[in-house]
Amino acid sequence: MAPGTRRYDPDRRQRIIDAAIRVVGERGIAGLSHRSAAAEADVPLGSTTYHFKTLDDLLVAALQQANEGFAQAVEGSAALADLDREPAPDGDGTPSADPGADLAGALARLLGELLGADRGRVELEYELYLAALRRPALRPVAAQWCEAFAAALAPRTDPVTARALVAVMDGIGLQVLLTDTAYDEAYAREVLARMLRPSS
Amino acid sequence: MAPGTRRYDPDRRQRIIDAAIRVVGERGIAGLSHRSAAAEADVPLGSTTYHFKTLDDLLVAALQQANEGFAQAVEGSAALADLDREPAPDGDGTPSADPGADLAGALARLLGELLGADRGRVELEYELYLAALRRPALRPVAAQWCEAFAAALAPRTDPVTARALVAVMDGIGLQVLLTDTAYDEAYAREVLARMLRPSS
Amino acid sequence: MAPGTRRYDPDRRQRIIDAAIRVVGERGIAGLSHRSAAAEADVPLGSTTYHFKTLDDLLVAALQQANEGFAQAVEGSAALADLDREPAPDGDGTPSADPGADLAGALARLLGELLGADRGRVELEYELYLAALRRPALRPVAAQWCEAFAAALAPRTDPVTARALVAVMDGIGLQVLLTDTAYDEAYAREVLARMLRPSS
Amino acid sequence: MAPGTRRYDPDRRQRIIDAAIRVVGERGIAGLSHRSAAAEADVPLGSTTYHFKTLDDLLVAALQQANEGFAQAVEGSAALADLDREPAPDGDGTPSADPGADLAGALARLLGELLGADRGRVELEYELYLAALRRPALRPVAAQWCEAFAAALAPRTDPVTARALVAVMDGIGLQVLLTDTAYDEAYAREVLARMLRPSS
DNA sequence: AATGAATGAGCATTCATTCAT
DNA sequence: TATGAATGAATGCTCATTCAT
Repeated sequence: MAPGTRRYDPDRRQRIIDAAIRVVGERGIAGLSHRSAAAEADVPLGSTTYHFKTLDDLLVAALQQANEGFAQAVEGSAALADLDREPAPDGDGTPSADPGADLAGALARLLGELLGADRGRVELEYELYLAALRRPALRPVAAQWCEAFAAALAPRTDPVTARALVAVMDGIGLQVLLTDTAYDEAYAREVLARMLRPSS
Repeated sequence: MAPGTRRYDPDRRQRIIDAAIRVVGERGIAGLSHRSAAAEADVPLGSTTYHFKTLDDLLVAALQQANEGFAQAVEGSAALADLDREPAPDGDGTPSADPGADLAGALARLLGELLGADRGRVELEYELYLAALRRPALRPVAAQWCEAFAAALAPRTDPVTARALVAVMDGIGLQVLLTDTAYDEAYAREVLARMLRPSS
Repeated sequence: MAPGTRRYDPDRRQRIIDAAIRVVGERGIAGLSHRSAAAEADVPLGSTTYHFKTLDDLLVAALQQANEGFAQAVEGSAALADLDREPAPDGDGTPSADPGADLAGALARLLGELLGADRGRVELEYELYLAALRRPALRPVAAQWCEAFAAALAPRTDPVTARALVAVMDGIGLQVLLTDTAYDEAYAREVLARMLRPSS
Repeated sequence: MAPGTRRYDPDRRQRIIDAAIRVVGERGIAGLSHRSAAAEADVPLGSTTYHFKTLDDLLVAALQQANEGFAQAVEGSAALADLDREPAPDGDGTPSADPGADLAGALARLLGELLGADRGRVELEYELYLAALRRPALRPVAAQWCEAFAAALAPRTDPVTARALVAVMDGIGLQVLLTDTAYDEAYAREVLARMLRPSS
């Protein structure tokens, strides 16, 4: 960037967010700084502090955007789409023998897609999500993520179960990421299926 | 501490680790530095770099020890102990109607204890996860914790279910911590109970 | 303030000055910036740089105005007003035994009022002194304040004594502010009274 | 300074203080920063933050040292020394007609010396002194200055008067510095003399 | 006339690590 | 063996000021 030049750069703000997400993806949240974001976005340092008063502001913006991307990935997932296309109850009125099992299978497939797609991507999402542990500013965004996901599942079961499914998927995903274990879709399907049966 | 005095302090190394755990518990991993640990342990800065050549050395030592402490807390938990003391099948030969429900209740209580006891403590544990996400060096520690927990549960169910229980507990705990929601023991009990019924 | 709206705000300049005075009162001269003034006045940053090309322009304007306010406070002070309303020489023609004592009392009360009224306000006045020490541009303002005060006192004594009274009041006020000592009105009265007696 | 070399430099701490005093003398307190002090002392930036955790610490150290220098100047002043050498009360028991006048003269001379000696020096002292207005950390040092000065005068009068004398000298000095007026020793002598006569 | 955006300089502070003692 | 001192890098952040709109 030529020094002294002032660039006309509308969506610079957006580009800084994108850069921040890239930095977090590559170096982790600990690697995100005004400076690293500025360098990645090829903007002067002052530009990042101008658009994001504090680093937390930038982090929140990044998490929010990552969230949206994730939500879209969920909504657009082939796995869930298949469910909807599922053959309607057959003529004789009997619903498919075990509709829960189908949802379990679909979610297991979805989880597999998410985990398998792009390791960096999923790590980024978990990291931003987990960062809320220590940064209260991120909690609302994390909570919103949970709720959005649960809300997407609720129509196919009940709200309580939906929340539990999210917890299970979070837990399984975490174990896969942290223990360097391959994702076992059958196992996930089984576990999710249990979740879908009332215990009483 | 009087300057210039050299203290006879045989377990200084251990005390530095303890201090580091306290610091991580209070300020997070990002808050751990040679300096913060030295201050917390009331030892000179040089002492921390002497005993732990790099900061990562200290971090790993601290997390390992925290892990052990956590494992002990689990093993020694009143909730699990009660289970063991559980009345044997009664005279008429009928086992308790639903032994799984009892385990679910015990685990729900255990989780409540862990979450309720000391916010800093439990945040510390979860932060171990977060850190392992980005630092492969910590993955073995994280994996070990998962396995230890699962192993503790396995005798009361089967290995696969045990692992699932851990995932569920992780997921629920995470949601509580990240969304500032109060822990709902009844909900957890219900969810865990479902986990304990075979889906077939 | 809705973005994009342009407010019809005729005395914005004045409002920025007022805000600047408030900022200096609360945070000191060092705390005055285009930004802090803009925030306090609830105007956009650009507005402050538009009305005051440099920060010094704003500072001088603010201090000048503060000075005027202070002068008015002195002139309108109940303490001095009482003096004027002072009962005329009593019937027997003897003036009050010691008119100087009365002036001393009035000034002591005035000083008490000034010091007690608003810490921020009085700190602001003294900070003008501090600043003038290093910024010759402010000296005239400081000098003007001294002279205005002395001029207000001169009619009740003589010019030389008036100047001395100002010095004494400055010195006492300074000690109160700098040493966190409570203002002792009786002490001030005594000291001022001595000032009012010719030494010869 | 050759990079990479580590200098053995005992009294570096002291040299930083000296440099800070020089910086304040030249550029005012506002011009003092870790960086400016480091540059003036020709030490790396980190060195100033090592020896003085915060900038206030450095400022306090500087003020303290300036104070000491000032106290020495007072104690060693020829003006006060003359007083001590003053002929003892003469044989017939009559003390000198007006001992107060002598003290007043001596103090006026002292003030003249202090003000006249080195403008930068005296500005520095006033600035550090006045800075206590906004920086509570400096208040104790400023208070100590007052007390030390008053204590030095007390033996020659009474404590209350001593304190008043300090106030008067402060006030006069301030006026001289701020209004660009020449110091008028006769005027000061007169004012101080009035201070030395009980008003009753 | 008014202002949002931009930018380079600067600041206090923290830090991991090294080294002389 | 300990440890105080040292140091260069980095960080978050604030700022005065300029400029395009």
